[in-house]
Amino acid sequence: MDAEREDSLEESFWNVAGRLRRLSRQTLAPWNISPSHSRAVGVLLRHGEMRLNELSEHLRIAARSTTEVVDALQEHGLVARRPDPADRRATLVALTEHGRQVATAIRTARSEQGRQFFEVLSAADRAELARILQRLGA
Amino acid sequence: MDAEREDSLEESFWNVAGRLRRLSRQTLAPWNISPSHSRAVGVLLRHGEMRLNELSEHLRIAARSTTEVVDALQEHGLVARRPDPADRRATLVALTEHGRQVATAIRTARSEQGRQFFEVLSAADRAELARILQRLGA
DNA sequence: CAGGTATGCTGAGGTAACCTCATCATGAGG
DNA sequence: CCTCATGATGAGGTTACCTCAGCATACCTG
Repeated sequence: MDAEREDSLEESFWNVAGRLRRLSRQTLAPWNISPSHSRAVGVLLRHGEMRLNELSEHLRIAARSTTEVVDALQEHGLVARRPDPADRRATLVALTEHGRQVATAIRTARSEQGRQFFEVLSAADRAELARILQRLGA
Repeated sequence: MDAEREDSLEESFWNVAGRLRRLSRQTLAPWNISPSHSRAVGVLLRHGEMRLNELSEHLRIAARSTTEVVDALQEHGLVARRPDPADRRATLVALTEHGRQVATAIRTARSEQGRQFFEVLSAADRAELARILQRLGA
């Protein structure tokens, strides 16, 4: 029932990652959207309309997989495709008005969720953690 | 091509998690074993023979899924099943001799990999990180 | 000790989130 | 033009999970 004893840094890290992942799942529940779809709308909210290709790079997934993600989001009315006027091979994706609202709400909820999760730390510890993670993420 | 700009703690955290995950994949490559299978042999190395049931709890997955993991490990000759003498419904799983060797080698490699990953930090920062992660993992 | 309930495993079948490879249209350079 | 590169997608596969049913065995209770 309980988790493994964690001793190494890496194990502690994955332990925290698991807690954070479960929390995120709960946060997303009200919108009935999967983590991977939420990542996609997040990118579109941040960067605006872009080619599928470009979206793949932001999400670090294969172009073919991006097609599927966009298909699903389109079915849910969150995004719309249109041909790229500058290149007739390419397709642009953008959030619909509904998609923009959902994406904004999710961003707010997730940011609040993150705030709460890290609230058990002192401000100093949060700063330390941010600094250390920056270093490890390079 | 590059990742998203990370600003919040949570985003930095996932960024590091991604790097660590990619590194782990490389570390496991020589044994041609999947992450989930490696977790299972890790548990068996640590705790020894146990019921499938118990293994499920350690891995935090459904019992049915454990059956599949054990099937695969058995096909690869890494584990063996035997009936539980104390309960004829239950089945015990244990590492084979080969499995024990592989599990040990993997543990060593992963520990070395973790050491290298966190080596960019000073000893003091590693201690800080360990302390903070403990706190977040509670 | 019969009768019902709980437990341990597994068959059947499903899902999410990825992947590669092949194909087709279009674009760009020599 | 002709070749090669690029953008999207169809077809089909993989990993790592899941639930639900069913069967055998164990345990409890009257």
